[in-house]
Amino acid sequence: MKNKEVAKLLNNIADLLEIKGESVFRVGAYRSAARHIEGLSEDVEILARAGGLRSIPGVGESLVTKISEYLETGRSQYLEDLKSQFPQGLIELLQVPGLGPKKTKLVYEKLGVAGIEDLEKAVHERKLRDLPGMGEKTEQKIEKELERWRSRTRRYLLGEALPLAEEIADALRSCTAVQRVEPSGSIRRRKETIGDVDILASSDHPDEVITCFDALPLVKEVIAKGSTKSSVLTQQDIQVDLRVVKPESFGAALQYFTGSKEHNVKLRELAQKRGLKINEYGIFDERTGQKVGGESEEDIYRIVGLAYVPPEMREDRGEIEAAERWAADGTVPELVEISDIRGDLHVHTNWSDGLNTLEEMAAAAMARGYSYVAICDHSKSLGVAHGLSPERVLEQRALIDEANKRLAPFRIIAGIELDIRADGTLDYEDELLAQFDIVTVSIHSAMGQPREKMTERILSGLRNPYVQIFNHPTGRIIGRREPYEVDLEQVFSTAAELGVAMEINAAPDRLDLSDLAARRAKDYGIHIAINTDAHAAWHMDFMRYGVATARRAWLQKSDVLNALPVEELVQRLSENRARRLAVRR
DNA sequence: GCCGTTTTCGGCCCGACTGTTTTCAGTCG
Repeated sequence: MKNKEVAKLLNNIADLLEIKGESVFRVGAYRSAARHIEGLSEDVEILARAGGLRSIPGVGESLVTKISEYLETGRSQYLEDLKSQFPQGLIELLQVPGLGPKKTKLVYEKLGVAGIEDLEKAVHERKLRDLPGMGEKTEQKIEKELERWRSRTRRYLLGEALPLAEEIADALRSCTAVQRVEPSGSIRRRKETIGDVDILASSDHPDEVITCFDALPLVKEVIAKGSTKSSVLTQQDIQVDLRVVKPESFGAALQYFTGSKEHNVKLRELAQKRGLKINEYGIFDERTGQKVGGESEEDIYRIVGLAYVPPEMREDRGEIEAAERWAADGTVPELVEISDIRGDLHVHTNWSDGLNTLEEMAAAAMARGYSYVAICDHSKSLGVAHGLSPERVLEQRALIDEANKRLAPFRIIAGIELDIRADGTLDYEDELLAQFDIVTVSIHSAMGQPREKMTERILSGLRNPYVQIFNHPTGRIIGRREPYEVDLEQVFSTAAELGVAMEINAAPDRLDLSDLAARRAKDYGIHIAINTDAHAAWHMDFMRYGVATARRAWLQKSDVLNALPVEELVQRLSENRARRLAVRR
């Protein structure tokens, strides 16, 4: 899958064209195509072979040629030519806040600044302030940004940023001038990583809200403040932006500040076609200039003629077009919600590398309103995690049976997280696997295998008739470990055929499958299990991040395996097993 | 560079803020 690579190619071209001073629309065309290709659920290479590049929105004749050239030869003459005109470091300079294409070009041409280090030197020597259009303030701002740029390369996990945003929102609600507060931006869309935290508030006295915000104990430093907005750094150096609007504009502002930018652009274009104008203050009739809505977010979508689009879908991945159809035929799909989840199908206990006992994990599941939990400890080959020998796992099984007698109607499902070994064989014999209510499989070793070997390894694991769920299918750890090389399309198509479910692992640093991959899995008709992989009771709270990812993948309740009531779940699992065993005989 | 129930040419989302200017360009979200 070279989608990311192609997107990067186009973005690189866009960066250089920008510095070159090309039309913003031409630059925008490259970026728009890049975004669409990155968001594509199918493989761009396969699409290219089928002659279907033209069908990608934003890709016209010229880009088809450039993309095809890149896919065939691994390079682009056009990009090479551009690169030869400018030093590589200029692209890096664009990343510094406050430095756009124009200023980057300026410092390059006037001062020979060709990268971050040159820029630091020029700032240090106070050379920037004498350039046309720049001054002392600009130089100081860049100096400060450079310092921050050095330390701030990482994005934060949703699992870190969302609790922080909620804490701040709660704190602001106790400020008397505040009417409403909502986290907005990418947090509200539940993106897997977050650059900075955006909070929206409504009030008739914005200045009081700003004062209240700047005085919060978790604020370390106020970076910028105006009459309706303020940016601060928290003690952990996360940037938080607060924006305060009038109550009558709250809905429009919430829509606007939730984004994504691409979603909003598309929404506004559509509005414009219908004689309407949307901004953060409301929605207006373009002819009369009269405001026709804006107090609630629902207003905006309804007046433009769309069904309401949940924040998690707002990524310009076809949701606007879909919302148009939904509004027309009244069939708005309801995305899965946390309240739909009936149990967690992947948790650990202290029998392997978990912290809590079996009973404690069951109690934690009950406390969350679940009617079942599947205990899936590690199998024997995962030595580092005290993987269970066949004898021990049978011992645990007996204990589970006993506990179930006491806990009914709550149900502990006896499961296992079984390693698919490097050669594609499974860690237990079939006779043992037959003892489990649910068998889930994972890759925990030899993650560097080449793509074909890894794919074949996974497929052979999935083909075992006892296997029901494939855990964290790509093995990524956000920010730390890339997904292993695997042909997901083949995995999905085999899984669909066999009736094996895929996991969305809800651990905030995994979220694996990702939103895009899960949406692709749904296209194949695959069931998704949203599991926390809890190694401690409190980890079961990660479920919300898994559900968020599922919603970003457009999943509905009916797509989610653990939204089933316990009887239906157990029946489905045993029917699937029986069917597959029958085929094998 | 893309795109089209107003267009195959002439558009392309919208507003705020900052710093530099003296009416605006650049940047950002």
